[in-house]
Amino acid sequence: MSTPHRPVDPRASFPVLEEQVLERWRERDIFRQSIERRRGGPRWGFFEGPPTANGKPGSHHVLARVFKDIFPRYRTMCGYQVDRKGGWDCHGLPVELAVERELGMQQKADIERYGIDRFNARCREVVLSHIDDWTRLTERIGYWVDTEHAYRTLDTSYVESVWWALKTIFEKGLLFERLKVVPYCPRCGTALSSHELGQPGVYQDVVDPSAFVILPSDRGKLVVWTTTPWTLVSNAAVAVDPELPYVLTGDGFIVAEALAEKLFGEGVQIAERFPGAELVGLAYEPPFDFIAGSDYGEKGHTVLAADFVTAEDGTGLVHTAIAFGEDDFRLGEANGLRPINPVLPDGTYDARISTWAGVHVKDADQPIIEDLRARGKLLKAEPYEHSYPHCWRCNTPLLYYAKPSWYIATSQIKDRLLGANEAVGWQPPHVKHGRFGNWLEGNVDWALSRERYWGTPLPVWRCPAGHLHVVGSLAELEAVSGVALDDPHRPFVDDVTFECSEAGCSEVMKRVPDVIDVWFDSGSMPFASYGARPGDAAPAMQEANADFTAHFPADYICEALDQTRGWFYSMLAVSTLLFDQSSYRNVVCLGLILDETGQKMSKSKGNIVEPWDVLRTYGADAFRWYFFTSKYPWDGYRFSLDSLGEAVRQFMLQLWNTYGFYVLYANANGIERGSLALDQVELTELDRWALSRLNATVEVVRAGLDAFDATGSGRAIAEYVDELSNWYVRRSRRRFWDGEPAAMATLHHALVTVAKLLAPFTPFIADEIYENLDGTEESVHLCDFPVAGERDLGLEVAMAVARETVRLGLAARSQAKVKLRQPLHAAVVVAAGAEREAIERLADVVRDELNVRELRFVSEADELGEVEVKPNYRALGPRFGAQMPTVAAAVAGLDAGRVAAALRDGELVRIDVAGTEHPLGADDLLVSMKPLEGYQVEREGSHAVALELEIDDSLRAEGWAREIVHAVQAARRSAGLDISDRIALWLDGDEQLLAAAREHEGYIAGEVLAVEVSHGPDRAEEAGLESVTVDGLQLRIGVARA
RNA sequence: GGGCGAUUAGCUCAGUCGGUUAGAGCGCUUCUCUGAUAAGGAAGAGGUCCCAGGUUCGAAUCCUGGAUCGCCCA
Repeated sequence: MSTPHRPVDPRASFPVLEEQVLERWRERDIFRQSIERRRGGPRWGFFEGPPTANGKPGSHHVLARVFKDIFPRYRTMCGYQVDRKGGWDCHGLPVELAVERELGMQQKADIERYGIDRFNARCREVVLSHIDDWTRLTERIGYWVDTEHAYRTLDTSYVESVWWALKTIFEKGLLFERLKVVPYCPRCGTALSSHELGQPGVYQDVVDPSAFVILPSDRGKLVVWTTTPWTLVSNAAVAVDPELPYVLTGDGFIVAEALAEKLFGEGVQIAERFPGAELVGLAYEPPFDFIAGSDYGEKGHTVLAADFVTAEDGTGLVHTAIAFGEDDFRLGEANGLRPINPVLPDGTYDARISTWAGVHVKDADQPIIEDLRARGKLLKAEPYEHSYPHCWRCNTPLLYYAKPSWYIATSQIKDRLLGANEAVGWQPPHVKHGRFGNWLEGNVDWALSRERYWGTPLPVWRCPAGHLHVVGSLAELEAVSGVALDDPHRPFVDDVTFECSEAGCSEVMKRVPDVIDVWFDSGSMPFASYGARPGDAAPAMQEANADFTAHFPADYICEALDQTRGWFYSMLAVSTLLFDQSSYRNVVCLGLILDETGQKMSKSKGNIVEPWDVLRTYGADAFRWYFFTSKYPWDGYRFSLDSLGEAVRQFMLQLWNTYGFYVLYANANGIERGSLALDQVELTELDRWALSRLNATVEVVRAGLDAFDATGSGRAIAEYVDELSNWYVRRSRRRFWDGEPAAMATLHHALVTVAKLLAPFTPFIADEIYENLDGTEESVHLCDFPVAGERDLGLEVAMAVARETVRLGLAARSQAKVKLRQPLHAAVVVAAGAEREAIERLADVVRDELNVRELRFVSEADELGEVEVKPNYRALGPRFGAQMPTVAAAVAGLDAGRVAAALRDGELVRIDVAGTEHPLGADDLLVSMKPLEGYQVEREGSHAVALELEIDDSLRAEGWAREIVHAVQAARRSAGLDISDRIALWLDGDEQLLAAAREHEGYIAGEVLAVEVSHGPDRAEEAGLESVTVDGLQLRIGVARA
């Protein structure tokens, strides 16, 4: 392909450009092609964690989506087939809550009155409407994922796969029903999920009556403390910490030792002291006798050992009511105590609590306290302020309350979960055995069921005799019931009943009305996204099952850190339950996005950064680049539009200008796309350096992306672009003016390679650059990822030394206040051995940069000034240990000049430490230098550059000539001339300046493209006129297009 | 209350195996360079490396305790 390059607008708008690139991708169908091209290559798997399509996407979603994008793009360019199926999480409470609000519903019963069918239809509508927003954003940020064939958790095939999974788990004996303590709203008649507890305003600081209750026993009077006196009527046991010391007071009370003084005052008498273990098994007299101890079980109304007891507040003895607390319930379970719940669903006591039957439990707190006081069972009662949850709908205080719930016995496969996790690579690594590993260690059974409407229905049917039938597909349901359903959701599925098939039972089986936890939905995506039911050999299932097999497990998933207990867990758990392995091999955890002051972004604070604002202002590449390179993503971000602008200025504009520079001179010199080949030009040292550094960059970028480190890779690219722009191009300008092939070919190759390296990071600008510079493929995203070529390490090191020399030289100039345009005779460089060779090799570059005629070398710093000698702690520390201070003192006492000379000659220096002589070699001492009079010296460590500051007439004239060139260039620019316009130049003014101009006329004319130079007052009126001062001397300049 | 992470210049962040003078970018001041640049270069100002102990010849770095912030859980 051989066509001119499109001119590059240095002020191009990236957002506008990106829209054009997007259009090109659409026209050429690049995303699909990028995958098709790699068909047959090794697979590299990615699973999309489905976002909840509830509400519009925010900046944190952009973060997750660009990280989901970058590694699949990279792997694709490396030759892998990376299928990327999008997905949407459609079910769940957040959707229901939004619809409830929209419809103005006050309580759960309103939904049933409204009709579950209409309610669920509305939920479906709401979810589907948000998916459009998500799809638009997904495309705009350049996240390549197949949204056309995206899976949706509400689809029938998806639900059926989930049913298959539950049936399989049931058949393994791991699905069961039991009581669970849940926060329950007695007014709404429903349990609340943890999500509902997270709603704003749920936790409120309230004052409740707390009671210290006396429970007599053979050992003494146990004192228990509770903040929920209404639960005392169903006291079943008392919990103690067996390790904790307890005391029996002189008055016969038993409490934790640590709390005795707080409860009874400083003068309390201690009669006996013993560990909690001695109390375990002790029977006591319960506060009320509505329910007999034996009703709870053998250990009813006895003291039990527990791990949740503390001596922080209360008494160290904890009142336990099995049905009314999570800890209580677990303790009861461990000790074989039955949860007896004397509270009706409406929040009142049942007939068993004869005294208060029909009274709402919260209204019973005070009467119960009074009753205890009257019977002498109350030590004291006092108000207690604490944070307590309330129903988000009706503001009723919630009760913790045992209700039947369906579980998956994940605790039985805990070891398998831990084993599966061992095989997973975590980024950042500490999550694996930290947050996630600890969470697995403490695994409890998965509470699966929800008493809700918009979700995957629990496929469990039960007959009055308690027989169960778990249905694994709609076909199976039809087979047993004769009912063919299209939509597996409630309420349709609720109406399906069938006869129990259990031998001797012919009762009617009805569905358990619950739906399931949405996390089980999304955790099932590895197979459900294809509608697969692995192991189901039905011919209709073959394709879906093959799809599943081909894509399982994923090599990579990525979500925010809050998914450790969410999707990361449900993916691991579902997959381990069904297939005994993790469904992902690598996972990247992203941190949170905070605003610029470090506050969490929230709508109520108004500190949200809207993704579309960012995209309109800076574009998607800038957004992506910021996320990839500003920080390691798991540390979280302090995000603002300003911080993003910095990323644009620093990196993207620099790249864009370098690219624009190339195109400018390629076009000016008639160099067309595809006409340059590196192997047909004669490369200079600088060219070979640029290419070697490029190869080094390719190595770093590949290694980083292989290890899921986008940050290090991106920063390496930025560093290279900076070197390319601020060193390679700057040093090579003249070669570009002439369109020198080697320079053009080198920069071309470097830019095209950078475009390929950048393709996964900033896919838009990368494609734009590639398209205009090369365009062999229809898009950079169809190219192979660069492979590192050979490096010239010697040259890379040499250049680093040369650049350091230049840096020191420029600093010396700046210190001496000698302008760079003023040439100097010589720079004296301190360097020896390899360093000196390196600088000599690149002497032209150094001379030119420092504007000196000559480069001289001295091999040791002492030739330029006094030296200092310091101990090298790194070498001497291990050798001398505690004697180091003495060593340092001995070194300080040495004659630095002689030491330097001796070391240079390879001799050893001897020091005396505590009467023993020790030889020190060159590695043991650091020789540095002090500045010398007469030269302007800049030094750093053993390295130094000195400038000869004397300026003679010849140097001065040359300096003036350069000043004149500078002034003429400014005049050209202000006259609006094009960089390639030839001019007629006219000069007048101070005779000394004119003399210098005449002396260097050839140089000046060449630099400013003058075809004609004249002096004197003749042509004053015809040209663009400028008047300037050079070294206090007057000069007038006229330029005109020749 | 428990677990995990963070804390370095005004701001955003680096800081390798513990090595004695802790860096960069942005912003500020001064100078400079410019035939691509909104860029680049030089100098200057700017630090209780969160605090306190400990280990060590030597600690931003390792250990312990604490503070603050964030996340997750209870």
